[in-house]
Amino acid sequence: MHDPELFDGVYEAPVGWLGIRLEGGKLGELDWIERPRQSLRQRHPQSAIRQLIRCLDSYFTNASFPKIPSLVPSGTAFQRRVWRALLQIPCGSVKTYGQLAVELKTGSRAVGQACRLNPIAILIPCHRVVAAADMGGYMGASGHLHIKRWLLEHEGVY
DNA sequence: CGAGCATCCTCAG
DNA sequence: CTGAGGATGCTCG
Repeated sequence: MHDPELFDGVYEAPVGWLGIRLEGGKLGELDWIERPRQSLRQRHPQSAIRQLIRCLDSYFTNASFPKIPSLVPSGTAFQRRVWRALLQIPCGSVKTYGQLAVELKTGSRAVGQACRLNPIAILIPCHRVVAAADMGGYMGASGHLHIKRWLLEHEGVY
């Protein structure tokens, strides 16, 4: 986990807290963090943060996004290709690492690696990628799988 | 190069 | 059913 002081905001979700980091007025990072170390509400949050909060509110109540805010392009060309494919997975459905590997003409472990490096949780729905036999991993190994399970159940998978 | 990964498949027991 | 082991593509040092 990164230095919490660098977050521009914190969002309280039903399953945990999301650290928000902006870059140049756009969303650069959205990561699960252990606990909030800043006030959840800022006096005059930037418009990017307000838009993001609306978006997350909608997701956690309706399980749907109104629209995805603009993101800062980061990662290698390959990683962006994987992340772009993740954005195509509709709410409520999942794909396996292997399926994506075939579509992108690469290997399943490479897909998993790109998922692990996803800088923007929820909005780039890496939680909709599961393994062929089980649910796969989340945030590194398997310590935070309850979050992935919660998100998938919230979206009606299973 | 070589090692490390959020995998997958096959093949023994 | 379970576990071991090889194949696999990408990234970082």
